[in-house]
Amino acid sequence: MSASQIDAVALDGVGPLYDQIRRAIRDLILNGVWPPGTAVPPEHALMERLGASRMTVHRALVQLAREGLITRRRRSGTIVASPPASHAMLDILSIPEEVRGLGHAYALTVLQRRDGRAQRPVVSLFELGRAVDVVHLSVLHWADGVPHVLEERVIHLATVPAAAQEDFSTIPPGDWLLQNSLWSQAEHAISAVAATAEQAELLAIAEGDPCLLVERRTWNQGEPVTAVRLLYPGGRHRFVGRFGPYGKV
Amino acid sequence: MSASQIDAVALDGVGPLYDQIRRAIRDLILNGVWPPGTAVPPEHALMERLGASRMTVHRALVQLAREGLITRRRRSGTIVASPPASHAMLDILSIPEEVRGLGHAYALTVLQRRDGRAQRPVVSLFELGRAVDVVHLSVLHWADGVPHVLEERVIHLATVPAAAQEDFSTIPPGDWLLQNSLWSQAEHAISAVAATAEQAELLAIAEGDPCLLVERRTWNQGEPVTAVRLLYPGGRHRFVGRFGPYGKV
DNA sequence: AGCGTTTAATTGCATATGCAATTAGAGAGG
DNA sequence: CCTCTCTAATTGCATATGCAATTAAACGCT
Repeated sequence: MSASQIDAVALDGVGPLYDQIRRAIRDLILNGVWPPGTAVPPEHALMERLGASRMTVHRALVQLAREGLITRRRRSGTIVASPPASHAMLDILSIPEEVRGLGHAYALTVLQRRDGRAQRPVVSLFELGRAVDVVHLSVLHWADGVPHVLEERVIHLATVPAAAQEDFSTIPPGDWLLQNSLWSQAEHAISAVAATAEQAELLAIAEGDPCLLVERRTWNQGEPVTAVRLLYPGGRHRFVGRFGPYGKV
Repeated sequence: MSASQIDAVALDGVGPLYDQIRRAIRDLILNGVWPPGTAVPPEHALMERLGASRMTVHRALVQLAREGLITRRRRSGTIVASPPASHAMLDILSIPEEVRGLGHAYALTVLQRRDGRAQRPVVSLFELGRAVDVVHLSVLHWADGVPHVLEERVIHLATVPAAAQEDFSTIPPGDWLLQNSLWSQAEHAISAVAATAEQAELLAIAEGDPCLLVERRTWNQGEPVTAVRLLYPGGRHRFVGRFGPYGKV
């Protein structure tokens, strides 16, 4: 933990002290100032830096740990946690993991790739005012030789320039992005659509068959990162989640 | 708070004291022993009852408040919170609220009702070994005179006997159940299906059109409460949610 | 170098204390 | 009866203290 890192913790004077500390550290993590794996200063260091008692600092850190943002171990200290790769039904998830979790062998095919200026539909997708450079991919994911899901993806090169050098022949774009980009906000939408003739052929279903369409857009600090449409054959897939009255179980 | 209520708080000796207290009270709430609105004993009373310091009791209660299970107010005390009626995308939700939230007028039609022994498909739906008494309903929900969603529902009479006396002509079964039943666990599944001829006619779409099918099963303490299938015309509906890397935003 | 032992850094937990903020309800006064 | 004031019950917050548990790293021994 360098001096610059601990100096980044700044209180805003609003609300209870423990909550100021909690929010200060939370914001450093959420804004990527302290990326996953970063060592959080030990309690007594924060104590001195912030002029608070150890118990107050402790309270803030315990709460952050409960929220999953940090991991704490006695003696080793506190580090920024890695965001869980996949949550429940609708969070960011890895398609290879999803397929392997079902007990199938995973494979992928890059059907098409176009780099360059985004076309009009992509511009409106991200609600941009102008055309920008993107990578535009179509990928088919297979489970035991059966088409599993058809992915159409756009990656915003201004925020993820490294995407231009990656060919995505072994790692799908979703997984690659989890390792090579940061995101702070995402939006999902689920709907049901009929497969077009082209889609139906790729997914080995009939034209017009119902499909589950998952659309996801991701931003980092307000800048677009990626957008994806995942088309699942309706007959083969369902998303399941379990809940209790007060939230996820 | 009667003596019997405070005596219900029992520690199990496992793990930290504050967490024993937290779990003891949480379980009383989740098991319906302390229904929503019940006064939780004040910190002093729990202190004496449990032989813990006030700060330790406080810590447990603050955490429960953060989890949304209780509501605390100075001087007034602590009461068991009402479970939120609807969460995000996939939690239990009220269809009238959903429709009105979109700015439409809500109406419902009970298409069919059958009370009595559950048919075989219902038995397997709940994974029961035998036929049981149920209410079986088909309800169509309207938004501004346009079919919004088709609901098929089964209510388990052994756990919700009052359902036999309710005609569901003004309040939809989902909303009625939120007020007249307890549930401790639910399972959702989302898939895409093609509308059958009958469904298509009711929803004013074409046969074979893609629909979003939401299936939900609900239990209380392991006993089935209700199961429902909600069929949304695919072209008209999408479920949207927003997330950050560490969870819902 | 390799291996066991000790040390000490760090978090986890519980208690005690004191004061502040909120406000339901009691009491005073009309 | 009504209204205002005051009291006190209850939670909220912060600090100080002490000890326990974990374990990385230093140390010492062969």
